[in-house]
Order: sequence, then C-alpha cells, then structure tokens
Amino acid sequence: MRQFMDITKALADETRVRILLCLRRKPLCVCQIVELCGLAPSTTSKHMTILKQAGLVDFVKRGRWVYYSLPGDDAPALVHETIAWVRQSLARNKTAVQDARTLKAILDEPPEELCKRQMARCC
Amino acid sequence: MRQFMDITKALADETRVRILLCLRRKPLCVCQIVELCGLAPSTTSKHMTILKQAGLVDFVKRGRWVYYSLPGDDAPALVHETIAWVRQSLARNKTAVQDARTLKAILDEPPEELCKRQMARCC
DNA sequence: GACATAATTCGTTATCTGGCGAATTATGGA
DNA sequence: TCCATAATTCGCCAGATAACGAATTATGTC
Repeated sequence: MRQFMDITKALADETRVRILLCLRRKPLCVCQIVELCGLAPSTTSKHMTILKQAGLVDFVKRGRWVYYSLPGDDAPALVHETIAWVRQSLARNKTAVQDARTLKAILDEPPEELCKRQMARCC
Repeated sequence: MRQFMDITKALADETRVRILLCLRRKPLCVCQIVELCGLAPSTTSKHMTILKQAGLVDFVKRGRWVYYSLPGDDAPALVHETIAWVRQSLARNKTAVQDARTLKAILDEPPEELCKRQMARCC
C-alpha cells in the first residue's frame, strides 16, 4: 500500500504529471525541466525527488548535470502500468500537447543557455 | 486535465482508496462505510463527496439511506480504466485483504445496528 | 404535526504541501 | 587550489487538506 500511495500522492500535483509526460521521449536535465514548468529550481528539484521516491523516474549524473528519465524495463510492473495509465488518460490533453511543443523549443537550445537565463532571473 | 487531477487527488488518500476497493462487490450505505474505515460520519461523508466529485462513485438515495456504488457502464472510460488500475495495483494488498474480511463481518449485521452503535459512540 | 434518525454541512484545528530565496554540495575548468 | 556553476537542501510562509463535534437537512414513523 505504501508504494501505491507514494505513487498516487506523486500524481496528485499537476506539475509532476506534466513532467512525467514530458519525459516520454528522452531524458531531460533539471534545467530543461525547470524551463518547462516555469518554477524555481529548488521547487522543481523537490518535485523530482517526490517522483523519484515514488519510483516513477530514474536519474543519472553526468558531471554537474543530472538527467531524469522514465524508469527502465527492470522497474516494477506497477510503475510501468501507472505510467501507461497516465499517458493513456492524457493522450489528447491540451496542456500535454502544449508542453510537448514547449519542450521541442527547449531542446533546440543548448542547456547551458537555459541555466544562464535561469541564473540571471533570480540573482 | 481537470478531471484527471480530480481523480489523482481523490486517490491520494488511503482511506478513499480503501473505500473504493470495498465497493467492488456491492453498493454500501454510509453507515457501513463509516464502520469500515473507522472515522467520524462527517469525515467519511466528506471523503464520499470527493470520490463522487471525481466521478469514481455514484450514489442512490433510498429513504433515509444513501447507497454508494462504483459507477455504471455509462461512466467515462477514464473512470473505468482508473478503477481497473487501482484494483490491479492492489490486488494482493494486505490492507485490502483485511478490509475485505472486515466488510464481510459488517455485511452480516443489519445496517440499523451499525448506525445505533455509531450514534452511541459519539453522543 | 412532532419526533427519531441517516446523512450532510459548517466551523474549527492541526498537519501537510507547494512555493520561494538563501545556503550548501559537488563537479569541471582555470 | 580556487572559482564558476548545476543541482539539492534548508528555512520559512501561505494555502490546502483531513480530522472532529455541533448544527442542519431530509426522510420515515408515530
């Protein structure tokens, strides 16, 4: 039950659902996710921790960069079924479609530029 | 997105998930649900309102009694898929199994007795 | 109509959650 | 070694949520 409730609580926030959907195609680094959801890096990081705790995402560190992705085939069936359910439920959702467009633009820009812009915004 | 988030928020509470699972076999009246989850009638009623708002349950009034049930075939596919997902995810869950046992005992007793006991408890 | 009672609504309280900025950690480059 | 910087953790605040008991609503019975 614990694991299931971790998952439902993780999904009970729109930002986290949007992030999950955006990881569909490829791993994203934190600065890209920050750009996507328009929140402070600290807040975004917290969301990623909650998703990780629920087992809904994985991450790898590459130097100073952290890449989050959907979990691999070795993850529990529950996790895969959950992601499938979310994806199916929101397949034609307006917000999700818009996010996919935004993501495309973000991926066109080198991550370093994103980070610099985010730094400039708050300091 | 609104409807989906209503559903995930409804599922982000263990009591509500347990109630949903217990409705599997047959409709239950509020006093039975109160007995099952061990909370105050007012609290339980609020939970039922949230589940109803999310579309995850229906209810019918029979005189002074209100019976909650899983929604019928005319409910949106999203609702049925959600319930299927929850059921599958917790099929062998310990809490769910225990609740099923408790429910069996509750169904053996006439609802009137339950209501009287609940009344005695708080007044 | 008056009363009993199943359920809900209301008002209050304690806890949880999501948000931010500041401080900290950890890594690559000068 | 020292600095720059990507990310996280910490400390705080505002708003949401779950719990209760009291009051209210609605329905059946006398």
